[in-house]
Amino acid sequence: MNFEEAVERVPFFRALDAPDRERLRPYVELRRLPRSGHVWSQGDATSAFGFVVRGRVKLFKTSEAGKESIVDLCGSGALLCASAVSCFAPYCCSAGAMEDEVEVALVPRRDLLDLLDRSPAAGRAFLREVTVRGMSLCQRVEELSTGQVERRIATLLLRLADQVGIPRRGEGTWIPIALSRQDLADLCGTTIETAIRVMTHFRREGVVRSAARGLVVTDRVSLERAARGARSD
Amino acid sequence: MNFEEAVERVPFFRALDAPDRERLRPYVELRRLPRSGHVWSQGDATSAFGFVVRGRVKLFKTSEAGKESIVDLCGSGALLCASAVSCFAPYCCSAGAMEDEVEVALVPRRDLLDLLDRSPAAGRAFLREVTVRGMSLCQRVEELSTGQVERRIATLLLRLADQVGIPRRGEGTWIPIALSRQDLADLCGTTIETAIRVMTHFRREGVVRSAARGLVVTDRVSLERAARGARSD
DNA sequence: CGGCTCGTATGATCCGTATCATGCCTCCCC
DNA sequence: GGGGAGGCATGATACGGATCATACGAGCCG
Repeated sequence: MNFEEAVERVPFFRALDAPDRERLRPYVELRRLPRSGHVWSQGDATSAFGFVVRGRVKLFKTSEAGKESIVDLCGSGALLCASAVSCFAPYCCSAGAMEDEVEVALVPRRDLLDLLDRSPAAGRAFLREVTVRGMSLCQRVEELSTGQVERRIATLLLRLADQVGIPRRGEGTWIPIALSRQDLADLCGTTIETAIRVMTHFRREGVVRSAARGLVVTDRVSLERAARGARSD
Repeated sequence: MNFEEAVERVPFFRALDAPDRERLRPYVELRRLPRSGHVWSQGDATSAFGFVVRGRVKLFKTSEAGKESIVDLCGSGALLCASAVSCFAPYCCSAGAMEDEVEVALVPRRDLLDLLDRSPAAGRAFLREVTVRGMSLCQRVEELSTGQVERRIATLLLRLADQVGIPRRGEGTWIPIALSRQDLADLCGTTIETAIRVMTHFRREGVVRSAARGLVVTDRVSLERAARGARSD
């Protein structure tokens, strides 16, 4: 993976004009991570903005008791938790690779902020990335507020299907994210056992199916019903 | 309330240099709201950025079933839910006044974005506002993920005490936000009855006390214990 | 004034889910 | 090959919290 490929995959880089891009190039560090490798950890001092170039990264917080809460999932092109970097605050959450072959691009804070000062186009593009993240978080807050675990998981799966789902001829929508039951639990604020039970239930009802590198939503209507909180039987 | 007073109270306006401020002035609309008046509602088309000038505003989402989830609370100076405005998307949540005498400043999207294009200083200041909001949401996601209601409420009260608390000679920290039990429930993803029971419990233990326009945290140590999930007896 | 609404409060009951325990499978490595 | 780690699965049990019902005080208004 080189800088040119990163530009193709990261909307913010693409939005820069050629001179800006060339000015930024020498400062961009591309880093490859193994599964569950950390881009950074909660509490680290911030020094660089991160963009996902390839693969999927989870942003998560770990409580004192060791419980992990996944704040959000970031796919290729996404800006990672820029808030803390912009504010010169320590990282408010950890960022970890959810699969092998993950690559991220790191841009030192100073160099990126300088660019934003010089280029209004870059400013617009960056603002766009930050605010997309903001809307996503707003959504997450609501998802987590709605009572029942089954509803929360159904809502989550629907959102993922809409955001990153890939239609599969005749059998539904493939969510190409390798989510373990533990990940689902951490995303929905529940325990692994409950997440397993809900997924087992969904599987038996023919609503979702495990697949290589992810899940397939096979019965979207039932999933929507579950997300509204209706009994499925 | 006039534009000068708004400048004093809104950090973003303060961060502008005099010429920028004067250019913006004709476009800023100041609006006064009664208690539970809406700045805008979820789903409305976005046209303006909003800043809280005085009082407190809640950002909330309402589900189809009518359940309200409070996404965040915004005090004076705060930028309201700019993500949707920046993205030209409909408002992702409603914004409503939590008390009487609330005032907000509205700046049409076009005029503010033009300013950001022209002025790097304005860009930096705006980015700061947006990202502060982002960190707050990140925090909220974690708060909502941690099991027990008592913990969630304790964590919330601690955060509010830290963010907006005012020390009171010898009797603790005053949180000057008129939070009804229903608000607490909506903030923590629970029901009003449970919120009442938890608050009753805290009151009996001498941990918090209702006060005029808000709450007083009288035993911070116990509250911290509850936030860690420890039994209080 | 009586009637209304709204916020707070409390009890009874039932269901959902956390918790603990156990088992199976696959993959990996000594 | 045996042993260990990690992911998935399922059962039993106890408890937290949702739900429904009721009540009381304060403020408002025709």
